[in-house]
Amino acid sequence: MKTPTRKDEIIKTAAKLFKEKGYSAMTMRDLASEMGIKAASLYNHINSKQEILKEIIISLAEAFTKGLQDIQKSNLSNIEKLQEIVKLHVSITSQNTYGMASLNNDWMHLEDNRDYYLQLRYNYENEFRNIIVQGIKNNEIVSENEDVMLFSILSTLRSLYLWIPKKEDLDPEELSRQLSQVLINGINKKIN
Amino acid sequence: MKTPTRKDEIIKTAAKLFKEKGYSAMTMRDLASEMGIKAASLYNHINSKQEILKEIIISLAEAFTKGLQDIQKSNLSNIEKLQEIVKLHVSITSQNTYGMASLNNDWMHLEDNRDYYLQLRYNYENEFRNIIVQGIKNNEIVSENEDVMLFSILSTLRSLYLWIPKKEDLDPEELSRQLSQVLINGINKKIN
DNA sequence: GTCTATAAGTGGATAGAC
DNA sequence: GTCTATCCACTTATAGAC
Repeated sequence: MKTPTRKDEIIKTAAKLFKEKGYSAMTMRDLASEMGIKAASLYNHINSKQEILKEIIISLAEAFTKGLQDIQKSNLSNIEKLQEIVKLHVSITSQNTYGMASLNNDWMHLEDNRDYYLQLRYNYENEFRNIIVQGIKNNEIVSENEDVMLFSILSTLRSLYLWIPKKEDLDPEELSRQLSQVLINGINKKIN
Repeated sequence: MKTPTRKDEIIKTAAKLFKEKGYSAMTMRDLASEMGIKAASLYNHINSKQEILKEIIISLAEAFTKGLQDIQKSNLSNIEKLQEIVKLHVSITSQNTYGMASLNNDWMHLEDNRDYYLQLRYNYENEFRNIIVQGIKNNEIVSENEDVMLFSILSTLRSLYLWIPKKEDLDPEELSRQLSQVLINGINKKIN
């Protein structure tokens, strides 16, 4: 836990404002004002507004890629892998709800790193889909359309940043358990 | 089916660009260029950029409110009501994927109508939660945390606009059935 | 590390001709 | 209904003093 640099503080504050207004609507004056300094002073620590966005998004995207790779290396069943993916999203999102807003909503404003981000996201979705496909083959998962299942689970996990801040009383372990229960076993009482 | 006015065409084109770049990043010059005219000419048909956003978002928010009220008036079981809500989202989103992007991502840029929008959304979520709570009481729905179930289903439905355009081959009826299956019954094969 | 001053460009919107 | 010309507030970013 090294003490955060001024640059770290700027990025953290920017992420908060990006969540509230989006990348384009947040001005460097807004950011400076929130930091208690003038806009020009920001440039002693960062090179551009674009650099801030890149730092926020790429570090998160790489964390998800790394997390999924670790899960793939395990010997878990496919259902258990999905449970680990839920934990991964809850964990990363709990630590950085502001940054997750940018990852979801502002990636299209990336300039130099847009293609790299899209590649990471594309690969992530493919790895995720593979787990579902293998689960179907293995008779662990119902044989519905795999894209509908992928989309459904991933949409919920990607939206966590909107919801976690409102539930500060809930600990990540318990939230992960409940989410896995709902996403994997459904809400229908029927036979259970 | 009345023929669309020039104003309708402008709003439709704006919604498309709002989806690509967001409200703040889309300029009136972008919009005019996409329409094949000059920016100044837009103002012969609309009063402001803000008015365009309001028309897109408020009409959609009111359509959801109306749709849910109709479902509430029915004598369906709570599980069946959830299935109808899935159909409602698939139906509205299929007809206006561009507008749904603004509803989800640009509502914070509403000026005069922001509070009205938030009220509609708040009421919608409460009605939705009530159906889940009644379902739990009636032994139709598992007794997990109702907010986790609400959040999970609603996140998926609100993200449909990102996904429906990529699946033009799938008809709304079939998509609704598959979504209901996944969201309500889960993906776990277990006892089934 | 923060400031003032300012450059250089872009934004939404209006006036008035055709 | 669309155009050209224009207003002016606001944007990111830099230069140089303290």
